Order: sequence, then structure tokens, then C-alpha cells
Amino acid sequence: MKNILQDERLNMLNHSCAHLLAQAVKHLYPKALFWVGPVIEEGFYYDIDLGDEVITDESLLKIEKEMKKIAKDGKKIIRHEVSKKEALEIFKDNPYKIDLIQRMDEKNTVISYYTQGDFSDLCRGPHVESVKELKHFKLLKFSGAYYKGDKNNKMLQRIYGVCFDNEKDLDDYLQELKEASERDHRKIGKNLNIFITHDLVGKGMPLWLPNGAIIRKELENYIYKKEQKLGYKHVYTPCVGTVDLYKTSGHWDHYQENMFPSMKVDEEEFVLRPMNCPHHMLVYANTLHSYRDLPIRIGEFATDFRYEASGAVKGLERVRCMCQNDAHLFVTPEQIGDEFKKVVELILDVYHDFGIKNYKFRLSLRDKEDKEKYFDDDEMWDTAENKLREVLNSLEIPYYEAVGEAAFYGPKLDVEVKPAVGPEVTLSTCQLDFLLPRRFDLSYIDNEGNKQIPVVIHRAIFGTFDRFTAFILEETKGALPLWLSPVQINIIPVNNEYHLDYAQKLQEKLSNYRVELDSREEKLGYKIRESVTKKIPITLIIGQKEVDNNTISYRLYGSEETKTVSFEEFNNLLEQRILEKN
RNA sequence: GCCGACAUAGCGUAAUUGGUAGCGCAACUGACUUGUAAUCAGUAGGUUGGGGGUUCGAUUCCCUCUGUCGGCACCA
Repeated sequence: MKNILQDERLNMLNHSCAHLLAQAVKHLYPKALFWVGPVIEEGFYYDIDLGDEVITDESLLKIEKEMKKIAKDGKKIIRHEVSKKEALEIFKDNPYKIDLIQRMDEKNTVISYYTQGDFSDLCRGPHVESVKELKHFKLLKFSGAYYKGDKNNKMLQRIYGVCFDNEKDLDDYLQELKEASERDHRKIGKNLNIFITHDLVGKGMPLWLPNGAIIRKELENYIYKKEQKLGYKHVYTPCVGTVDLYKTSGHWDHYQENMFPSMKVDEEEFVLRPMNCPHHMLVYANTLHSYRDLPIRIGEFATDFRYEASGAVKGLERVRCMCQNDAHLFVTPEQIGDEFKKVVELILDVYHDFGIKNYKFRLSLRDKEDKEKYFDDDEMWDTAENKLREVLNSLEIPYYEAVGEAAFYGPKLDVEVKPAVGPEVTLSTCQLDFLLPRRFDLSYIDNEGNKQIPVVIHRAIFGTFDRFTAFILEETKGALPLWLSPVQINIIPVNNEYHLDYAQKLQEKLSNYRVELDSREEKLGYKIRESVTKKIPITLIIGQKEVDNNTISYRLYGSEETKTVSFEEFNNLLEQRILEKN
């Protein structure tokens, strides 16, 4: 997908197109007041105050038509540079622009605006020379958007669009958008019977169907083995906890509104747990620990419940009931670097196995000004944040820093990926925490016999199995690698009367794999078509040739070629592909 | 949660300017016995998401709830 922000020419075109959009809106809605209209990766948008009016599909078409008309007129786009005072006078009727101008520093910024025909807009530019150049554009969607991104402010109307230099680029782009929607895991999940939701169960509560359950089980086995090798100890803990547990951890104060409401049983208040840290703290606290025992790594595939905002829920990607691939590492301060490094290496290892290449590391730091969210201990935060930077630098991993994205208890490293549809999401996370061990009064005995407080590293490699599955479905377009595929091999006998026996024997010999035998009375072509539609990795065709020569003919998903081999050769192929996670 | 749209059979869809709904795939039955992406014929399947209102009559219009979609906000 083309990134419009990064292409100078497209950037200018789209920016100019945003002005064209505003001009057209002004023609059709004379009372419209404009806020900002930036270029984004996917094109451009403009935030507009339309008073009581709202945009509809119909009005979008009208606006687009008006844009074409203005563009055809071919007015020049003229730049004007003015003083702050002049700017305030020119835009005096628009409080949004006044706000922008008043925040400008006249000494360091040139205040400029652009005029095209009867329309002027405050803007630093640059723009194309004439609206005539804006021929190949399309308005894509519209929605409400809070003024300045603050939910306490008024909701403005936002219109999105995109502009290109020629019709082919525009068509290609629209085609790409359509193809991306074909990869949407919600669509694949439905077609391949991976998960559903049901009104009676509730929003954001996916039901994993048998096919989905196989995928999830494979993912669990995969990461469980990796974690076992790395010395993790796995536990099971309940999906509920008392409110007091979360008061102790501090989560109650910070995230109460994102938890399902508490339920009173006898004299106790319980909540569905939104995270597992408190439970794992108590697992640690169960034993007296020596410094020799550390690090202690407690892992769990833990089901959590979060009362996500109704508008945020999306397929398997953002749910209210999820299963985390969670672990908490209890370490001495000296071990932080090493342990953190091991987690990052595990993340890289896993991403390599899944062929995930497009990801970004984000170092999420606290916002020093936000005293409400973050506990107030500068020294602790500085130590933690610097420690993470140190590790990342030593690993020579590129990352960017994001202020205000830290958890309330500490800074974290997040790994972000871009799904087929929608904005980036966080998959993996690794967080440094000096706070919860104190809250739970955790300790270990150091080599001088003194009580010390351990440091906790929270980490989730897959993040949640739900989101990871969503992502991997989109990455693979549902054509999962052999080891993950719900059905791995589909055997099709050419003729049931003569070849079914041989096919059944093959099925038995391949019982280590998930094999289906399609013995329906249908034509070969019909069954092959279905095998391909279901994205089964390997389809076997068994006819007279195979029976006579004691061979196997197979075709791989994505290929129309059929190869004929001996059983041993075929078995080697399977083992090889499983090993390579191919 | 906010703005807007949408909800028709398992899935994908059509239609009704208000007179209770068609099609394709899948399913089922029968015939065909097949060598690389759809064999033919037939059968069955719908309180048109739930509730309420207007009306002689609502799937269509109005209200409401639930869910879905596109964004915004949120994301321990």
C-alpha cells in the first residue's frame, strides 16, 4: 500500500485536494467552519463543523461532484504571507482558525494562507499550482471526530479522501483497498469456520469453532514449548478475584471503568479479572525466595475480561474476553538487562517463525506531567526507563519512543503490527515494573541475608491468542502453514469403488496429521475446487496410477502442479514443512 | 461511549413507492461412477435481528433494544 505521506508529490496533491474539498463544502454548506485538513498515510481528511448538518452518502457524492466542477474551472492556487494581525482579520469569522493563528509564534513561523477562486484557507503549504491538477481523486468515507481529539469537545464531521496523479494509480489504490478487505480476519474467520460471535453470548465474546480451536491449541503448544525451554513455570489461576486484590495492586483505582462491574457473593465483592499480574504476584509470594532462585518466571495462558468500549470491539482483534499468553518474571535488579534481553530475543524468534516482518518497536514511557496515571517517583521511573533504553541499544534494535504510553506501574516495550484493515495494533509487550512487587510486599533474601524487593517483568509474546490469530489469518489470507492448518491433508480418491481402500490405508498411515478423506460421490474437479476453497495445504489425488505404483500424487495449496512420489518421500516432505513452519 | 450507516434461509444476495419474499452456493433425495477449480434433476429451508407504535394490513414508516460495519475517543 502506497504511503502518501512519504511521497512529496502525492503529499502536495492530497493536501491541495483537502482544500478543494473544503471549498466544495463551503459552496454547498455556506455556514461550514473548518478546523484542520491534514495529509495522512491513506490520503487526506478535513474536519468540519457543519452546525446541525450531517454528511450522508448522498451529500458525499454531491460534494465530490462540486469538487470536480471547481477543479475543472482551473483556478490558480495563490500563496499569501501575512502578519498575525492580518491573519486574525482575514479569518475572523472562523473561531477554529482563530484558535490556530493565536497559537502561532509570529517570530519563528511565517503565517501564510492560500487562495483558490472564492476560497481561502490558512495553510503553510506547499500546494500544486492550480486546482486543475486535481483530477484523480475520490472521497472515501466520513465520520464524526472530536474537536482536538478530545471526547469532551464537540464532534465535528470528518471527510476522508485520496488523490493521485492519474486515474490508473487511483484505480490501483481502490483495488488494493478492496483486496485488503478480502484479507480481513472477520471474513476469513467466517468462511473457514474459525470463530463466530452470537448476540446471546454478547459483544466481543468470540466462540472458537473446532477449526479455530485447533489453531489456538497449536499456538499454545508452540509457545508453551518455547517457554518451558527458557525456564518458565506455568500455572493455572482463576478468572475472578476479589475487589480487594485489585485495590492492592492499584488496578482498581486506575482501570475500574474498564472492568466488568463487580458482583457480590455473600459478603465478598468479586470481579472478572482483566489481567493476571495480581494472581501471579501471589503465586510468587507463596514461597520464601533466595536470590539463588531468581529469576522466577511464572507463565499462564490466562483468560481475561475487559469491558472494552462498545465501539472498540472488533472481530478477534479487540474483544471483551481474551486469552493472554502471559508471564511475569521476578528478577533481581542486576538481572533486569539479561531477562529483558531474553524476552526480546524470544519475540524476534517467534516473529521469525511466523514470517512476520513488518513490525515496529515502541518504547512506551510515562508522561511526567500526568501525575494521576503514573505513580510519583522520578527516580524509579528514570531508572526503569533508562534500563530499557540501555537494553534496546545493546540489542541494536530500532525503536521509537512514545511519551504517555507507559503502564501506570512502569515503562514498556510494545511491538506494533499493521493488520490488513484498520490502524496498527500491539501484539507483543514487555513491561518493567518496580511498583507491584512493593504493593504485594514481595521479597527475596540476598546473599547477605537481607530482604530485598524483586523487580517484575510483565510480558506477553503473542499478546493474546485472539489477536495473534486474527493477525496471522490476515498475514496468510487464511492459507495457514501446514503445522497450523485445521485440516492438513485432504485425500481425494478418483473413484470410490477402486481407490477408496488405498486412500483409507493412506489416511491411517498419516494418522499423525489432521487428515480428511473426501469419499463423497462427486466429480474430482468438484472436490479439488472445495479443497482449494477451504485452503487446505495439501490435497492428495489417489487414482489407478497411484494404486498400481504404490505412490502418492499431491498438490500444494497455491500451486496447480501435481507431483507423484513414494510414501517415504511424501512423509519427508511433511516432516520438513512442519519443521520449517512452512 | 460518540457521529453515521446497516441487519432478509447456514453463507452470499434480490425485491416490496405498505398487501407476509425470490435467486445462487451449501444441505437433503435420486440419477450419473467420474484423473486435477463447480454433473444433472428434484426436495426442504424465512415469524425479513428482538420488542413496541402508526395502519384494515408493516418485512417496508416511526420509536426502542441488541448486534454488525466505517471512523472518533479508549486500549492496564
